[in-house]
Amino acid sequence: MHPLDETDRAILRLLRADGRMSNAALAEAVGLSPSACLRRVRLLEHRGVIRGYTAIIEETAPRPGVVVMVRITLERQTDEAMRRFEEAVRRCPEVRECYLMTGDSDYILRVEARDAADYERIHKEALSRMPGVARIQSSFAIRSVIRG
Amino acid sequence: MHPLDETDRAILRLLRADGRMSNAALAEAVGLSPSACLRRVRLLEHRGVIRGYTAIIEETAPRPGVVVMVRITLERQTDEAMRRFEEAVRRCPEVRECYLMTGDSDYILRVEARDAADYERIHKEALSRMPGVARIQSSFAIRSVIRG
DNA sequence: GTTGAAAATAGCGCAGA
DNA sequence: TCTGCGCTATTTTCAAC
Repeated sequence: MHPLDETDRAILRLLRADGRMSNAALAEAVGLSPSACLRRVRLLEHRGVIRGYTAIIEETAPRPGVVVMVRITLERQTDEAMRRFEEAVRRCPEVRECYLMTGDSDYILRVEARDAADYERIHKEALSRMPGVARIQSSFAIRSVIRG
Repeated sequence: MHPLDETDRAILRLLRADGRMSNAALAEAVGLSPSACLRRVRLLEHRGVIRGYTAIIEETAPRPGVVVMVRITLERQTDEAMRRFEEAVRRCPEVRECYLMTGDSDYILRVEARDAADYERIHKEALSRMPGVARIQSSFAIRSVIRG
Protein backbone atom coordinates (compact mmCIF):
# COMPACT_ATOMS: atom_id res chain seq x y z
CA MET A 1 0.00 0.00 0.00
CA HIS A 2 1.41 3.33 -1.08
CA PRO A 3 1.19 6.07 1.47
CA LEU A 4 -0.50 9.27 0.43
CA ASP A 5 1.82 12.04 -0.64
CA GLU A 6 1.26 15.76 -0.17
CA THR A 7 -0.58 16.10 -3.49
CA ASP A 8 -2.96 13.26 -2.63
CA ARG A 9 -3.76 14.85 0.68
CA ALA A 10 -4.40 18.18 -1.01
CA ILE A 11 -6.78 16.46 -3.44
CA LEU A 12 -8.66 14.80 -0.58
CA ARG A 13 -8.90 18.03 1.37
CA LEU A 14 -10.26 19.92 -1.63
CA LEU A 15 -12.73 17.22 -2.65
CA ARG A 16 -13.99 16.95 0.89
CA ALA A 17 -14.63 20.69 0.91
CA ASP A 18 -16.33 20.58 -2.49
CA GLY A 19 -17.11 17.18 -3.92
CA ARG A 20 -18.37 18.63 -7.17
CA MET A 21 -15.38 20.80 -7.93
CA SER A 22 -14.29 20.29 -11.50
CA ASN A 23 -11.22 18.23 -12.21
CA ALA A 24 -9.76 21.19 -14.09
CA ALA A 25 -10.05 23.45 -11.05
CA LEU A 26 -8.77 20.69 -8.79
CA ALA A 27 -5.76 20.16 -11.03
CA GLU A 28 -4.88 23.83 -11.00
CA ALA A 29 -5.28 24.03 -7.23
CA VAL A 30 -2.84 21.18 -6.64
CA GLY A 31 -0.49 22.19 -9.44
CA LEU A 32 -1.00 19.34 -11.87
CA SER A 33 -2.30 18.93 -15.38
CA PRO A 34 -5.96 17.85 -15.52
CA SER A 35 -5.13 14.38 -16.81
CA ALA A 36 -2.51 13.70 -14.15
CA CYS A 37 -4.90 14.95 -11.50
CA LEU A 38 -7.75 12.80 -12.78
CA ARG A 39 -5.49 9.77 -12.78
CA ARG A 40 -4.71 10.35 -9.10
CA VAL A 41 -8.39 10.84 -8.26
CA ARG A 42 -9.37 7.62 -10.07
CA LEU A 43 -6.59 5.78 -8.24
CA LEU A 44 -7.78 7.12 -4.89
CA GLU A 45 -11.30 5.98 -5.76
CA HIS A 46 -10.13 2.56 -6.86
CA ARG A 47 -8.01 2.11 -3.75
CA GLY A 48 -11.05 2.96 -1.64
CA VAL A 49 -9.51 6.07 -0.10
CA ILE A 50 -12.37 7.98 -1.72
CA ARG A 51 -15.42 5.83 -0.99
CA GLY A 52 -17.84 7.99 -2.94
CA TYR A 53 -19.40 11.39 -3.28
CA THR A 54 -22.57 12.72 -1.79
CA ALA A 55 -24.73 15.81 -1.56
CA ILE A 56 -25.17 17.20 1.93
CA ILE A 57 -28.94 17.45 2.33
CA GLU A 58 -30.57 19.73 4.86
CA GLU A 59 -32.60 17.48 7.14
CA THR A 60 -35.92 19.24 7.64
CA ALA A 61 -38.25 17.27 9.88
CA PRO A 62 -36.79 14.94 12.51
CA ARG A 63 -39.78 12.64 12.50
CA PRO A 64 -40.64 10.59 15.58
CA GLY A 65 -40.79 7.20 13.93
CA VAL A 66 -39.65 3.71 14.75
CA VAL A 67 -35.99 3.01 15.34
CA VAL A 68 -34.71 -0.38 14.20
CA MET A 69 -31.20 -1.66 14.82
CA VAL A 70 -30.27 -3.95 11.96
CA ARG A 71 -27.38 -6.38 11.82
CA ILE A 72 -26.36 -7.30 8.33
CA THR A 73 -23.96 -10.05 7.39
CA LEU A 74 -22.48 -10.15 3.91
CA GLU A 75 -21.95 -13.29 1.86
CA ARG A 76 -18.39 -12.27 1.15
CA GLN A 77 -16.13 -9.79 2.87
CA THR A 78 -14.05 -8.69 -0.09
CA ASP A 79 -13.28 -5.02 -0.53
CA GLU A 80 -15.43 -4.94 -3.65
CA ALA A 81 -18.43 -6.55 -1.93
CA MET A 82 -18.15 -4.17 0.99
CA ARG A 83 -17.84 -1.14 -1.25
CA ARG A 84 -20.90 -2.12 -3.25
CA PHE A 85 -22.90 -2.75 -0.11
CA GLU A 86 -21.86 0.55 1.45
CA GLU A 87 -22.80 2.41 -1.70
CA ALA A 88 -26.29 0.90 -1.47
CA VAL A 89 -26.47 1.79 2.21
CA ARG A 90 -25.64 5.43 1.56
CA ARG A 91 -28.28 5.52 -1.12
CA CYS A 92 -30.96 4.52 1.38
CA PRO A 93 -32.11 7.61 3.27
CA GLU A 94 -33.80 5.62 6.03
CA VAL A 95 -30.41 4.33 7.17
CA ARG A 96 -29.29 7.00 9.60
CA GLU A 97 -26.11 5.35 10.82
CA CYS A 98 -23.98 2.47 9.67
CA TYR A 99 -20.93 0.91 11.27
CA LEU A 100 -18.63 -1.81 10.07
CA MET A 101 -18.07 -4.01 13.08
CA THR A 102 -15.32 -6.28 14.34
CA GLY A 103 -16.09 -9.89 15.07
CA ASP A 104 -18.05 -11.48 12.28
CA SER A 105 -17.25 -8.38 10.23
CA ASP A 106 -20.82 -7.45 9.61
CA TYR A 107 -22.59 -4.15 9.79
CA ILE A 108 -24.86 -2.48 12.31
CA LEU A 109 -27.38 -0.03 10.91
CA ARG A 110 -29.75 2.31 12.64
CA VAL A 111 -32.83 2.58 10.48
CA GLU A 112 -35.67 5.01 11.01
CA ALA A 113 -39.12 4.20 9.68
CA ARG A 114 -42.49 5.84 10.16
CA ASP A 115 -43.99 2.68 11.62
CA ALA A 116 -43.68 -1.10 11.52
CA ALA A 117 -45.34 -1.35 8.13
CA ASP A 118 -42.96 1.24 6.74
CA TYR A 119 -40.04 -0.76 8.11
CA GLU A 120 -41.38 -3.87 6.43
CA ARG A 121 -41.32 -1.99 3.15
CA ILE A 122 -37.76 -0.78 3.77
CA HIS A 123 -36.73 -4.31 4.67
CA LYS A 124 -38.23 -5.82 1.55
CA GLU A 125 -37.47 -3.13 -0.99
CA ALA A 126 -34.14 -1.78 0.22
CA LEU A 127 -32.25 -3.86 2.79
CA SER A 128 -32.87 -7.32 1.37
CA ARG A 129 -32.00 -6.10 -2.12
CA MET A 130 -28.66 -4.64 -1.19
CA PRO A 131 -25.79 -6.40 -2.94
CA GLY A 132 -24.10 -9.29 -1.15
CA VAL A 133 -26.45 -9.43 1.83
CA ALA A 134 -26.55 -12.89 3.42
CA ARG A 135 -28.45 -12.28 6.64
CA ILE A 136 -30.55 -9.50 8.15
CA GLN A 137 -31.38 -9.38 11.84
CA SER A 138 -33.74 -6.64 12.94
CA SER A 139 -34.26 -5.43 16.48
CA PHE A 140 -36.95 -2.88 17.18
CA ALA A 141 -36.43 -0.15 19.70
CA ILE A 142 -39.29 0.33 22.10
CA ARG A 143 -38.09 3.71 23.18
CA SER A 144 -35.15 6.10 22.73
CA VAL A 145 -33.44 6.82 26.04
CA ILE A 146 -30.80 8.98 24.41
CA ARG A 147 -31.42 9.96 20.82
CA GLY A 148 -28.91 10.00 17.99
CA MET B 1 -41.55 28.28 0.94
CA HIS B 2 -42.28 25.77 -1.72
CA PRO B 3 -42.57 22.18 -0.64
CA LEU B 4 -40.46 19.64 -2.48
CA ASP B 5 -42.24 17.80 -5.23
CA GLU B 6 -41.57 14.26 -6.39
CA THR B 7 -38.95 15.36 -8.91
CA ASP B 8 -37.05 17.35 -6.27
CA ARG B 9 -37.03 14.36 -3.97
CA ALA B 10 -35.75 12.16 -6.77
CA ILE B 11 -32.96 14.63 -7.45
CA LEU B 12 -32.00 14.69 -3.77
CA ARG B 13 -32.03 10.90 -3.55
CA LEU B 14 -29.82 10.53 -6.60
CA LEU B 15 -27.37 13.24 -5.59
CA ARG B 16 -27.15 11.76 -2.13
CA ALA B 17 -26.17 8.45 -3.68
CA ASP B 18 -23.69 9.99 -6.10
CA GLY B 19 -22.80 13.60 -5.58
CA ARG B 20 -20.66 13.75 -8.71
CA MET B 21 -23.28 12.39 -11.05
CA SER B 22 -23.39 14.51 -14.20
CA ASN B 23 -26.33 16.82 -14.68
CA ALA B 24 -27.10 15.10 -17.96
CA ALA B 25 -27.40 11.69 -16.29
CA LEU B 26 -29.39 13.20 -13.44
CA ALA B 27 -31.77 14.86 -15.88
CA GLU B 28 -32.38 11.62 -17.73
CA ALA B 29 -32.94 9.72 -14.47
CA VAL B 30 -35.62 12.13 -13.30
CA GLY B 31 -37.15 12.66 -16.73
CA LEU B 32 -36.25 16.27 -17.38
CA SER B 33 -34.14 18.12 -19.90
CA PRO B 34 -30.63 18.96 -18.63
CA SER B 35 -31.37 22.66 -18.37
CA ALA B 36 -34.58 22.20 -16.41
CA CYS B 37 -32.84 19.74 -14.13
CA LEU B 38 -29.90 22.04 -13.56
CA ARG B 39 -32.25 24.88 -12.69
CA ARG B 40 -33.91 22.74 -10.03
CA VAL B 41 -30.56 21.71 -8.61
CA ARG B 42 -29.36 25.32 -8.42
CA LEU B 43 -32.62 26.28 -6.73
CA LEU B 44 -32.24 23.50 -4.18
CA GLU B 45 -28.69 24.69 -3.52
CA HIS B 46 -29.77 28.31 -3.20
CA ARG B 47 -32.61 27.42 -0.85
CA GLY B 48 -30.17 25.53 1.33
CA VAL B 49 -31.83 22.16 0.84
CA ILE B 50 -28.56 21.03 -0.71
CA ARG B 51 -25.92 22.43 1.61
CA GLY B 52 -22.96 21.26 -0.40
CA TYR B 53 -21.15 18.29 -1.82
CA THR B 54 -18.38 16.24 -0.35
CA ALA B 55 -16.15 13.29 -1.07
CA ILE B 56 -16.54 10.43 1.38
CA ILE B 57 -12.98 9.82 2.53
CA GLU B 58 -11.88 6.56 4.11
CA GLU B 59 -10.83 7.59 7.59
CA THR B 60 -7.67 5.78 8.56
CA ALA B 61 -7.18 7.64 11.83
CA PRO B 62 -10.64 8.81 12.82
CA ARG B 63 -10.53 11.74 15.20
CA PRO B 64 -13.52 11.07 17.46
CA GLY B 65 -11.98 7.80 18.59
CA VAL B 66 -13.57 4.40 18.67
CA VAL B 67 -17.26 3.65 18.42
CA VAL B 68 -18.51 0.74 20.49
CA MET B 69 -21.98 -0.74 20.25
CA VAL B 70 -22.89 -2.12 23.66
CA ARG B 71 -25.71 -4.48 24.45
CA ILE B 72 -26.75 -4.42 28.06
CA THR B 73 -29.05 -6.89 29.76
CA LEU B 74 -30.57 -6.05 33.10
CA GLU B 75 -31.04 -8.47 35.97
CA ARG B 76 -34.66 -7.48 36.28
CA GLN B 77 -36.91 -5.63 33.89
CA THR B 78 -39.06 -3.89 36.41
CA ASP B 79 -39.99 -0.28 35.88
CA GLU B 80 -37.88 0.74 38.85
CA ALA B 81 -34.78 -1.12 37.63
CA MET B 82 -35.11 0.36 34.16
CA ARG B 83 -35.63 3.85 35.52
CA ARG B 84 -32.52 3.66 37.69
CA PHE B 85 -30.43 2.24 34.86
CA GLU B 86 -31.54 4.89 32.40
CA GLU B 87 -30.75 7.63 34.87
CA ALA B 88 -27.20 6.30 35.13
CA VAL B 89 -26.96 6.06 31.34
CA ARG B 90 -27.95 9.68 30.93
CA ARG B 91 -25.26 10.72 33.38
CA CYS B 92 -22.55 9.01 31.35
CA PRO B 93 -21.34 11.45 28.67
CA GLU B 94 -19.60 8.78 26.63
CA VAL B 95 -22.96 7.15 25.89
CA ARG B 96 -24.12 9.01 22.81
CA GLU B 97 -27.24 6.97 22.08
CA CYS B 98 -29.34 4.53 24.01
CA TYR B 99 -32.35 2.50 22.94
CA LEU B 100 -34.59 0.17 24.85
CA MET B 101 -35.02 -2.82 22.60
CA THR B 102 -37.47 -5.60 22.05
CA GLY B 103 -36.15 -9.15 22.18
CA ASP B 104 -33.64 -10.50 24.65
CA SER B 105 -30.92 -7.90 24.84
CA ASP B 106 -32.52 -5.05 26.63
CA TYR B 107 -30.60 -1.92 25.75
CA ILE B 108 -28.34 -0.95 22.89
CA LEU B 109 -25.87 1.85 23.54
CA ARG B 110 -23.53 3.65 21.23
CA VAL B 111 -20.46 4.62 23.23
CA GLU B 112 -17.62 6.82 22.00
CA ALA B 113 -14.19 6.50 23.51
CA ARG B 114 -10.82 7.98 22.60
CA ASP B 115 -9.26 4.54 22.14
CA ALA B 116 -9.54 0.96 23.34
CA ALA B 117 -7.91 1.74 26.68
CA ASP B 118 -10.32 4.58 27.22
CA TYR B 119 -13.22 2.24 26.50
CA GLU B 120 -11.86 -0.24 29.03
CA ARG B 121 -11.98 2.53 31.61
CA ILE B 122 -15.56 3.43 30.63
CA HIS B 123 -16.52 -0.22 30.79
CA LYS B 124 -15.04 -0.75 34.25
CA GLU B 125 -15.88 2.54 35.89
CA ALA B 126 -19.21 3.40 34.30
CA LEU B 127 -21.03 0.65 32.43
CA SER B 128 -20.37 -2.25 34.79
CA ARG B 129 -21.30 -0.11 37.79
CA MET B 130 -24.64 0.94 36.44
CA PRO B 131 -27.48 -0.36 38.62
CA GLY B 132 -29.10 -3.66 37.69
CA VAL B 133 -26.66 -4.59 34.91
CA ALA B 134 -26.44 -8.34 34.40
CA ARG B 135 -24.54 -8.64 31.14
CA ILE B 136 -22.49 -6.34 28.90
CA GLN B 137 -21.63 -7.27 25.32
CA SER B 138 -19.32 -4.90 23.48
CA SER B 139 -18.82 -4.75 19.73
CA PHE B 140 -16.19 -2.43 18.32
CA ALA B 141 -16.78 -0.58 15.11
CA ILE B 142 -13.94 -0.67 12.63
CA ARG B 143 -15.27 2.21 10.64
CA SER B 144 -18.26 4.54 10.41
CA VAL B 145 -19.95 4.22 7.03
CA ILE B 146 -22.64 6.76 7.83
CA ARG B 147 -22.31 9.44 10.50
CA GLY B 148 -20.72 8.83 13.85
C1' DG C 1 4.41 13.57 -15.52
C1' DT C 2 2.77 16.43 -19.99
C1' DT C 3 0.38 17.91 -24.33
C1' DG C 4 -3.38 17.97 -27.62
C1' DA C 5 -7.64 16.80 -29.77
C1' DA C 6 -12.33 14.72 -29.76
C1' DA C 7 -16.45 13.89 -27.25
C1' DA C 8 -19.41 15.05 -23.56
C1' DT C 9 -21.12 18.38 -20.45
C1' DA C 10 -22.37 22.78 -18.20
C1' DG C 11 -24.48 26.96 -18.39
C1' DC C 12 -26.94 30.61 -20.54
C1' DG C 13 -30.55 33.26 -23.37
C1' DC C 14 -34.75 32.90 -25.53
C1' DA C 15 -39.34 31.27 -26.95
C1' DG C 16 -43.63 28.57 -25.87
C1' DA C 17 -47.44 26.05 -23.00
C1' DT D 1 -43.62 29.88 -13.81
C1' DC D 2 -41.65 26.00 -15.45
C1' DT D 3 -40.29 23.56 -19.46
C1' DG D 4 -37.52 22.49 -23.61
C1' DC D 5 -34.22 23.92 -27.41
C1' DG D 6 -29.93 25.83 -29.43
C1' DC D 7 -25.60 27.65 -28.86
C1' DT D 8 -20.82 28.22 -26.88
C1' DA D 9 -17.28 27.86 -23.31
C1' DT D 10 -15.67 24.54 -20.38
C1' DT D 11 -14.57 20.09 -19.02
C1' DT D 12 -13.75 15.29 -19.34
C1' DT D 13 -11.35 11.60 -21.41
C1' DC D 14 -8.16 9.13 -24.13
C1' DA D 15 -4.29 8.63 -26.94
C1' DA D 16 0.65 9.41 -27.72
C1' DC D 17 4.87 11.28 -25.94
